[in-house]
Amino acid sequence: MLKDMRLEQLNILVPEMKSFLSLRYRVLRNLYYFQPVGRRLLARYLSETERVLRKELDLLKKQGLVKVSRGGMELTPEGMNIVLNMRPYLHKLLGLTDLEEKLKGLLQVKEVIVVSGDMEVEQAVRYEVGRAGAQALCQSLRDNVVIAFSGGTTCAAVAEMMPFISEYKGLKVVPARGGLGEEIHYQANSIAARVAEKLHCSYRLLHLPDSLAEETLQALLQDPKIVEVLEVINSAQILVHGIGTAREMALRRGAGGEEIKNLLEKGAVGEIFGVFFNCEGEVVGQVPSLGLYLENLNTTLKNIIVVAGGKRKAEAIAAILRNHPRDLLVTDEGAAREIIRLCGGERDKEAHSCKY
Amino acid sequence: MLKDMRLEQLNILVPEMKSFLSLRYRVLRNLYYFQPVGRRLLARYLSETERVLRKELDLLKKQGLVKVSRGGMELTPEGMNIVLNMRPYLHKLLGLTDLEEKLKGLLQVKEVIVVSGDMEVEQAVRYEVGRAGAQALCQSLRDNVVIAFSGGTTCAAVAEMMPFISEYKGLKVVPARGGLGEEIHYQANSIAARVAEKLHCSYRLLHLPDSLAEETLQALLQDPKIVEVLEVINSAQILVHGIGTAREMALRRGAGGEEIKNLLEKGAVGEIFGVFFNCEGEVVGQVPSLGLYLENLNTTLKNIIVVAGGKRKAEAIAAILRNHPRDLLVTDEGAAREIIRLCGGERDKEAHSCKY
DNA sequence: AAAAAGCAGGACAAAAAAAGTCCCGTCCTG
DNA sequence: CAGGACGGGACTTTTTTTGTCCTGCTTTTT
Repeated sequence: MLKDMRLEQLNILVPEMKSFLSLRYRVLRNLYYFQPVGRRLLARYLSETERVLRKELDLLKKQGLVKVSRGGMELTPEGMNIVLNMRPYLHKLLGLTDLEEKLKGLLQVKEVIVVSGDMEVEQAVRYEVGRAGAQALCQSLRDNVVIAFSGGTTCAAVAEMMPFISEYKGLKVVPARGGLGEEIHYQANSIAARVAEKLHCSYRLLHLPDSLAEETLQALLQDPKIVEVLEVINSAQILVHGIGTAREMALRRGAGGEEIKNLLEKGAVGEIFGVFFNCEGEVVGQVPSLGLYLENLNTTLKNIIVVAGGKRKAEAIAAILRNHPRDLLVTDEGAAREIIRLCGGERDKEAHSCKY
Repeated sequence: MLKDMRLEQLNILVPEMKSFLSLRYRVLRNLYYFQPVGRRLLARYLSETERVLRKELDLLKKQGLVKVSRGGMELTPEGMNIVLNMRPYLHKLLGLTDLEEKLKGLLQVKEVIVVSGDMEVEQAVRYEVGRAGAQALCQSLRDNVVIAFSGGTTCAAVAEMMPFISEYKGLKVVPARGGLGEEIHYQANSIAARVAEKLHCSYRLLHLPDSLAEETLQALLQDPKIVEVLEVINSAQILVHGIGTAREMALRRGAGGEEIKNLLEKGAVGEIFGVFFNCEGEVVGQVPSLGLYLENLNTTLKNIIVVAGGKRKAEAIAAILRNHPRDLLVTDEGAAREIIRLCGGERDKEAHSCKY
């Protein structure tokens, strides 16, 4: 409490510190994920120009946090130490804790975790969101739990950042929905398999053709194997899902031009595993598929974790989470600030001008 | 401990913070002492150019710490709050605690307090040293204690910053030495009187002519009144004294050109109440006067507080305190860094380039 | 073994920020 | 009512930052 006041005073007296700090931490963070790496490539990762990055790197080298090696630049042990230990400190210093509180007030979520940066600007942020999501997931694991995963790059990041664990018995991982025409690596099936690998547990997959007509669907429901998998899916107690913007998802999931238009005209802004919502949180469309029943989100599921970030997704996140209760939202600063701007109406005076 | 590490990491990651922070705090601090005051005058107090000060003031205004009023600029309540509450925080942040530890190792002092800034550059620093000294003095007060004060601007600052107290009984304040030819306001006699006023206690003064021949001295020692005062002085348990550079003191105390040369040839670098020391801490000269016997510094005196600052005094402080034990040294950053540079031999890599 | 790609760091002009300097109209004080 | 100190505007000069391209080196790929 007292410490917070001091940090706040520091922020008042040296307001430029936030930009410096977040830029430099971003550099270190990217170095952490991609080392060894060169200046140019790093600049791309960070969406910064080569020159400003160079200045920062010179300073970080001078401070002994970064060293050059054959393949490019790397963190020194001190640099590594800072990346790993400073996170919670930055969290308060950059005002992320405040953002979390505001989001809790605006959305129907019990807990919120905001990661600094914007995954649209900086890839590493997706990893950080994934890391935070993975950590949260680990904490809610118990014996004999069924975990459902949706698809998407952010969920894939969660899977990737999961540690290897063999602490629990009887875990089972399943995809939340069948094939939805995404790239193989980001499909719910692949992700479920990857998570199961990390948890050393079993998994069930739901292999469906990409686009399903209504009649095919009915036919598939006759298949006892599929029905069995569906039963497992719908007995899940934990669900981890991402959120997509209606436009991008409709495109990616191969809906024809006509269909997209239709969806958007109905006011679709957000999507989760093939179901489209308008800004009131009402279902306005659905990709024909099989998997989790929406009703179960409020009944059998005990723990729903949402992972989604990036400024562009703010509207979608807000639309869905304002109307549908969730247990945890893991997002990034870009999305968080935009959500607050959209919902709050109150302008975010504190938003610092730097590019996260 | 953990918090310190975080601060250190912050310092590593944003090294320019120190300059920003100390400059801005200096501005606020001067505003605190001199408000309401204009930009030009303030620039003089801070030894900064008008333009840089203006930039800082604009920022501080934007941050709501400073407001303009008829007579110039003033602190807002928030600004006041920061000046008063941030001191201990800055202390760690600017590395003053480290300086204190180093000085303890280099000098024969039990405790050291280093105030940020340099009193040669910024007058307010003298007040801050005075404030710290006054606070320390207050803490060592007990009933029936005799306090001896030397002269000098810094001791005067201690007197000025003393709070009004009537908590103790039987206090008595005396000058450490008789008139040594300083300006009235900074004479030991005036200071003693002022302190007594603050402590609501009695005082005894030692009014002597400015320059004394040896024979006059002997004559004065026959005067029972003077002898009585001397006895009180030499029963003091607490002594607060400043330190002067040999050159300046010799000049100020009206020693003739020849005499000065003589003193300096003997290697005199420092002075305390009329006694000159070389860099080994040996007495090499003395202005004829009456007052505290040097031997008492090690016997009857329980608590000797030294207040002195400014880069130029570093040599004098080091010369005396390396060889004569003291209980507390209150100094400023300018002197502290210079002392470490002089004594340590090890270069002070950490010294930031800003003008304190 | 040759070629391609990625690397750090040098160089330099353009742009932006900071700093130095002078000025003006105003408000208070003596 | 005159003088001085006030904040703030304006302008030039200086310094710093930024964008961009190049060079020679090392590593990886072919």
